[in-house]
Amino acid sequence: MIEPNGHFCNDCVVRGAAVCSSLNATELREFEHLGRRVHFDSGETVFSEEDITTSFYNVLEGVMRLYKLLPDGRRQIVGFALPGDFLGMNISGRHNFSADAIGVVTVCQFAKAPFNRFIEDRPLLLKRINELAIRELSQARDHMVLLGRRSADEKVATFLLGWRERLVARKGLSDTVPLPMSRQDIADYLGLTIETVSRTFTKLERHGVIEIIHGGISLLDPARAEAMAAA
Amino acid sequence: MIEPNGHFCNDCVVRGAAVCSSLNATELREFEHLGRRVHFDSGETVFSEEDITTSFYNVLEGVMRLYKLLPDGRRQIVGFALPGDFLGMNISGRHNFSADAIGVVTVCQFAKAPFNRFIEDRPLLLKRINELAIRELSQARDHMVLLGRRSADEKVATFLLGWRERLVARKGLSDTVPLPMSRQDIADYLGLTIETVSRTFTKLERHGVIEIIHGGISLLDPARAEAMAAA
DNA sequence: ACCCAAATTTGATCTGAGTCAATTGGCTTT
DNA sequence: AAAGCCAATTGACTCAGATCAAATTTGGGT
Repeated sequence: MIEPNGHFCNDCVVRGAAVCSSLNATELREFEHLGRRVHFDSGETVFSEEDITTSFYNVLEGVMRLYKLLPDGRRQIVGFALPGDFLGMNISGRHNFSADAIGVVTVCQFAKAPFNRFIEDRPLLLKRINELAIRELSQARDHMVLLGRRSADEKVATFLLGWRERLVARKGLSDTVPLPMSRQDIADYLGLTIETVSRTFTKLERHGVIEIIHGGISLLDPARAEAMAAA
Repeated sequence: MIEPNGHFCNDCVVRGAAVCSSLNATELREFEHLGRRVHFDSGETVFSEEDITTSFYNVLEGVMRLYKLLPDGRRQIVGFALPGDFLGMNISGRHNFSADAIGVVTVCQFAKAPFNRFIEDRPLLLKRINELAIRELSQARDHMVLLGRRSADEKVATFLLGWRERLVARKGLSDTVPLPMSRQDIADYLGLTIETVSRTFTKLERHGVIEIIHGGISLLDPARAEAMAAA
């Protein structure tokens, strides 16, 4: 669902953190016309793997799950996108993962061709996009280590601390960690089953490391969580 | 070990495939002075995780393993680098993985500062670097699916086919697949143990899918390998 | 060609996480 | 407030892959 363009980049919640932080006031005014705000309801798919890429997306509000499916239905969540994240870049001309809204999401959508044309003579914007890609690549490698070499306990503890850490940048540090995604989402992100995630949460709670609360957890003993995560 | 600069980009084996493919003849002549060829013997470390980044590297010859270690010594290989691959980009100013030579390796080494200065006013080079990063990101996501959601049999079959595929681009299609890396390297790449990798190789051979030969395998039944990989 | 050290394979056993199967708990609808 | 529904939890059992322990093969150096 597209809303009429009654928005301005200057008021944008992610201005400064996002891809557009590399633009000056003049450029921003031109850039403004390229993007339009689009809302998605909980569970809606923003784009699917193998779809031809027609747009890029800048997340403004909400959380998205980014995932790949195997032919038999097994799912691997390759990341969660938060406000400021930029989605849709690829070489093949097709998306290489799918993206769903977890809860209500607002994105700034850019048609591919005009966006690419805009980049053409803005090396600073390209540089910014490159930085974001390199940062993501580093995160992807960290996640490979988690998937390939960590135990279930370590995976869950690492996830909770990492998720909290990501929220710090946007909402400030807090021991209350909202988890908008389902247990199944967490399992598919960590390469575990839903039962193992649930059992591990319960175990962490029994040991006084976390308290399971509605819609998230409360981190009671960050030090012990760190110890579990580090191995 | 550094050799005196008796080389020219125009003769370079990876010219065309590598990062420098985006440069014209004039630029290339200037670029030439930035890089120097460096050789590494088998097993030598080119750079280590957490080292401050002082150089970027363009692989010219040989194979490298790129890996991360956990404090207790567990290792995850995040990729193998082949000629044409560009290494060393990061945001933090420190390498986020280590890189060793597997067999003899030649790289084209660029000091970070002059390279970054050279990029500054060459948006096409930046664009090329960005493309490489985005391609790697896509590969990283594919590998996450493998690590998180595939069985040992699928992992090994997928690895053999994927490795063969990468060699196609450089050496042409062949059913003889050289495997310069050790079984331990393969295990650490696939999130398995060396024993499981070895058993799976043996199993594939027993089923007539591959033949284990000196320094690699021969792919006897690509179709069946594909079937195993796809699940 | 021979020796030693390392890499690989093979075998036996164990276990962490998966699978299968109920419950339980929270929300929404009526 | 009862019923229905889906997500999450819990329990019992299984199994794929890990671990532990030998062989066996390979390769490099003399």
